Amino acid sequence: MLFTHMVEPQKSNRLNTVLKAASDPTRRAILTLLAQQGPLRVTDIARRFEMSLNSISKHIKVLEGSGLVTRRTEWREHLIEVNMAPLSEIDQWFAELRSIWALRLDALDAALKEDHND
Amino acid sequence: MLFTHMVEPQKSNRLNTVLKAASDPTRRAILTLLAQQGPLRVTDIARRFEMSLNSISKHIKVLEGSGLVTRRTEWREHLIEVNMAPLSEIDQWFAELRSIWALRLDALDAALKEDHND
DNA sequence: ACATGATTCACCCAACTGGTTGACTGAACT
DNA sequence: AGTTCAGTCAACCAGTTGGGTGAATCATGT
Repeated sequence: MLFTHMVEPQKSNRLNTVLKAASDPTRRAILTLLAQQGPLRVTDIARRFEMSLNSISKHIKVLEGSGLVTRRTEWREHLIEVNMAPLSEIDQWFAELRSIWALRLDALDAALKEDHND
Repeated sequence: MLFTHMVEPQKSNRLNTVLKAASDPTRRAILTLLAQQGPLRVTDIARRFEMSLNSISKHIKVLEGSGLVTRRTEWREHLIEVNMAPLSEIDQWFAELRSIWALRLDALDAALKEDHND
């Protein structure tokens, strides 16, 4: 059986965007900053980095696309807030992978015991 | 204070490589396959995908570089095995981020209560 | 009306990625 | 000696990514 397209596409896509978003150090730093400072404006975030405002704006859009961050536009200021929920999607995938792995080991163990009993 | 280069570089690099490695669907599928089937040869892995052996070989090298997979070269066959350990690095980062977030909320809560008591 | 401030949009560019093919190495079986 | 099998290396291509600049938008304050 081929492995490509074996997972439910929408779930896999969400995993993809979240992991991709999280796999950039600048974006992780933004998340940390937001976690400890609470909602911030784009400009305030950009000030913390030695990088152009525009680049930060782009990074924020990526984070927003992954759901790791939400935007509350109040008048002309965009308040950016961290959102931990999507992380659990990754947690879940890890758990799944680990359980698959553990299951195989259990089966192996059982087979060995069976063998020994013969 | 600027946020760039605020984290210990080697730890951040490991996080980077692990997250990057995990953020490709083909590579995640390889990990799942290995978790449920146990150690496999490169060719056996490649057979499961509609993709060239070379591409799979490259993906495996990326996974190997992140530590998510180890290689045991027996005679001319390379046995590839999944290794869950690096995942905990990501777990750890999640936990850290969540606790930073929770801490801020607690502080906020305390401040509100203090305010109320005045 | 006009300037200012906060953000995004539209490009541009260099670097990286994911995939391909073809040539290569090294061991094993005729 | 020649062939086959397992796998990597090297070069290449198209698409994406991370960064930058300058103009555009849009609401407020003067």
